[in-house]
Amino acid sequence: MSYDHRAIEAKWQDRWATEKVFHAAEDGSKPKFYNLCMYPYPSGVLHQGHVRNYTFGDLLTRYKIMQGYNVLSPMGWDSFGLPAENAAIDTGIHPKLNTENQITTMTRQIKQLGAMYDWDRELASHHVDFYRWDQWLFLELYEHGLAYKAEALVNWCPKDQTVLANEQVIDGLCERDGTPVEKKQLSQWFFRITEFADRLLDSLDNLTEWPDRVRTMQRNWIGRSEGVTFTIEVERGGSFDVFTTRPDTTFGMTFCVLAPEHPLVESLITDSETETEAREYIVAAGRASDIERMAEGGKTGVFTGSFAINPVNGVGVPIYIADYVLMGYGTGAIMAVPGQDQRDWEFATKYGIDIIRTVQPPDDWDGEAYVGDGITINSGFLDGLPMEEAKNRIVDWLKEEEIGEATVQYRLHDWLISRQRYWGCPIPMLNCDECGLVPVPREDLPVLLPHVEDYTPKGRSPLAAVEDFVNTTCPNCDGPAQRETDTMDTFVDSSWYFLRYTDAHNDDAIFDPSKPAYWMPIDQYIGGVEHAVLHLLYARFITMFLFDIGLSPVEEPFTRLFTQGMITLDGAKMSKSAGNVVDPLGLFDSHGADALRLYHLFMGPPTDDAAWNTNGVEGTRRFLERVWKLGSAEGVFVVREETDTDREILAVAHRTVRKVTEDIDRFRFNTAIPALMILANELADYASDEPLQETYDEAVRLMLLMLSPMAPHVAHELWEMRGNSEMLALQDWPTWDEQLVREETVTMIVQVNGKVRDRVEVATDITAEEAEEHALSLDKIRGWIDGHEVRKVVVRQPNLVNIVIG
RNA sequence: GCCGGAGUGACGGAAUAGGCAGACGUGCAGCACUCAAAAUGCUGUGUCCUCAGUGGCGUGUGGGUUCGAGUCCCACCUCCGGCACCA
Repeated sequence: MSYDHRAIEAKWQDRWATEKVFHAAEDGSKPKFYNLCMYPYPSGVLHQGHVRNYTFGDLLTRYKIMQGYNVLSPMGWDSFGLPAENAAIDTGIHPKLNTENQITTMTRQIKQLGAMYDWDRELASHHVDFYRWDQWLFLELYEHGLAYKAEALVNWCPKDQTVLANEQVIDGLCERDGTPVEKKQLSQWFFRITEFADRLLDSLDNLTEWPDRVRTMQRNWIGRSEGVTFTIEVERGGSFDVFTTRPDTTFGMTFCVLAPEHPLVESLITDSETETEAREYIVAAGRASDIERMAEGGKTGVFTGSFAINPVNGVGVPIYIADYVLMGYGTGAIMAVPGQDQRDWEFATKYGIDIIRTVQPPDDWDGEAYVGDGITINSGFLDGLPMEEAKNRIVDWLKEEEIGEATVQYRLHDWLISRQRYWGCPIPMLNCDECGLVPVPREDLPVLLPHVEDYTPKGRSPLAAVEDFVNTTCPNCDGPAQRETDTMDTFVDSSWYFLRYTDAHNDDAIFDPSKPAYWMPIDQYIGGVEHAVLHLLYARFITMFLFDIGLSPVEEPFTRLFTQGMITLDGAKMSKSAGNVVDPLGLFDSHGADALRLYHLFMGPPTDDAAWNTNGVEGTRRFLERVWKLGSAEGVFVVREETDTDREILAVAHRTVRKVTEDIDRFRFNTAIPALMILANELADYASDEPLQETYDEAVRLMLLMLSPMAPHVAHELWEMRGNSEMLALQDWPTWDEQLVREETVTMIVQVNGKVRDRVEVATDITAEEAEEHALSLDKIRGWIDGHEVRKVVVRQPNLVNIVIG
């Protein structure tokens, strides 16, 4: 290898850091650009996903600086969370020590990539000067009625004796040991994100620079559904509410279903002939995992022994308990209309319940439930109406009768933020024997996470065992009180950390609003698509809240979102658990960070998953060797008049500038690299045949400027070697000369009946008449058309002429 | 099941306001340099017709629109991702 990547990379990483090239400060004289990669969990090992992410981010940081923007590109650590605690349980290393060691390691590794950040703004969510503002934020939410405590079913691993976060439950099993997860009722803290459901949904329309896929996923996650809620009386007394989006089918209700957890169930089954069976069913349903509930064998349920009265026609219908109705959605009870609902159809056929069609299916309908639009039948005063009109009519009727009204349901639930875990931010609340729930006064913040030595799961937060922590006095009455021992979901940290970067060391406030007023919104946010819903939705919610209380200047934090694809190897996601990891550190050593960066840019569309092939890194290294040779060689130059060849190589360089600029702006790095490769190849050809020094130097200059954000170490070294005293990173991004870029001639293809039969160089400004005449005069073409009738000639000058013959 | 996205050489992938399919890279083969190897450079590399050519075929499958389709339309197949009994 002709250049020593280890020496060059170390040299320039040091120069960039000591000269603070990437230090960001507010500056009204330049347009700002806030460029952010999602902050990582400090696993201690840099993997290819990080490399890809930070390569894209760093490219953009360097590119935007060269374009004259004042760029903020910070880095920090999502350093609270379960892996550290799990590691502590397994290895006995304290989470704090473990985490800080891993941050040290990863910081070094990120610096080895040559990715540059304003490290002065570094933050870590496990630092008290960060998480105290989590607590402050919690209190703000609490005081605005957006944080509340309620009973909820949580995931419980009976083996580990611990609560699991949703993301730790994989297909109904505990991710740690594969134990089937159970549901347990516990008192939990929530953030009232549902209050923002409509805003979060409507505002998605404005996020035009987000991938449609992510917006669609958020829309589905919020799951807004318009319908009707109405009350159904029970024959033996009592009533329950149901939600439906198809009130037009109410005449087709032939049974009702309550979720097993529905509060009315107890009174319905008491003393009924199916009481024993029903009780057994309820117990079994409570124990069953989600997968078991959905398992094959179809829907299950049990008759309560009670009947409900259909309000539209007074008909009594049986009430069932079935676990296909979820307590967590709508009212936990439904009117079942098997004629128009496939789930109800399946249940009805299994239990021999009547089916009444209330929408006329098409003549050729041979399916089961018909869910499409059609004329209403068997429905009294609704007969003959199409679906929408029937809906409107019945809603009016339900309102007149005062038994129902139009309502909206969401699939989005309030955000459960309690974690019965140690390694997180303590929730700043107290339980006073006299006063009940009491928030910790702001002046008493932070509530410090105490040092704990024993994480052995005992079915409650490890903090509950720390008596010094738990026992305190009530700020209201000075009586004895106990601290909340749950910690917060780490998604709380990540829902506002990007605002903290704008004022990372503020000890008096979460941040001074003037700082985000300058930097926000984030112009470009880059990360994995796995965060499409949770993190990106929570961050939007919290930013909206901070906007409402006057702290954030924007409602939407992320103007432009880019989601990168995964790295795969042998068809599987590259991951430690899949055992197919190609360690980037080894490649830094063997091929250099620049070659690895270029490979990540080159390997495929940034949005797509990309299949790893180490030979590809060989390829980009070879390209850099060629660049090195072009940049460092003592050329054999001649003195002569400028010719077309000289002008052409400059034209190629300028066209490359145009192509690379456009490609970077569209995040098409995988086509920008080939353009540079072609330039290097052409330049090598040019150099081998009596080049002019001035022309050659100019082409190399442009090439190095373009490589600066992509392969910064090699580009900087060559730039310096070529006698430039000012650092490459601080140069202006090159522009192209329109005059030079313009092509004088172009290859015109000539087709006969749509097949290419000849190609010919023509002037770019050739007229249609000239093009046609020229095409028809070509020898090859005449051979094809002689003896045939020319029926038509299609001319798209200067690119193509198509001659249609009979 | 529903909603997205994608099917192009041995491989990663280029090419869409419809106009040269396979850029660039990898791999492979041959040649040069070398005692030899590595490195480097050059040449070739979709496929069929034994060689050639003004040749045939070719972008998941089958149709269609068009002078012209990888690109647009219809039907289908396969793969990937998301949601998953949400009433």
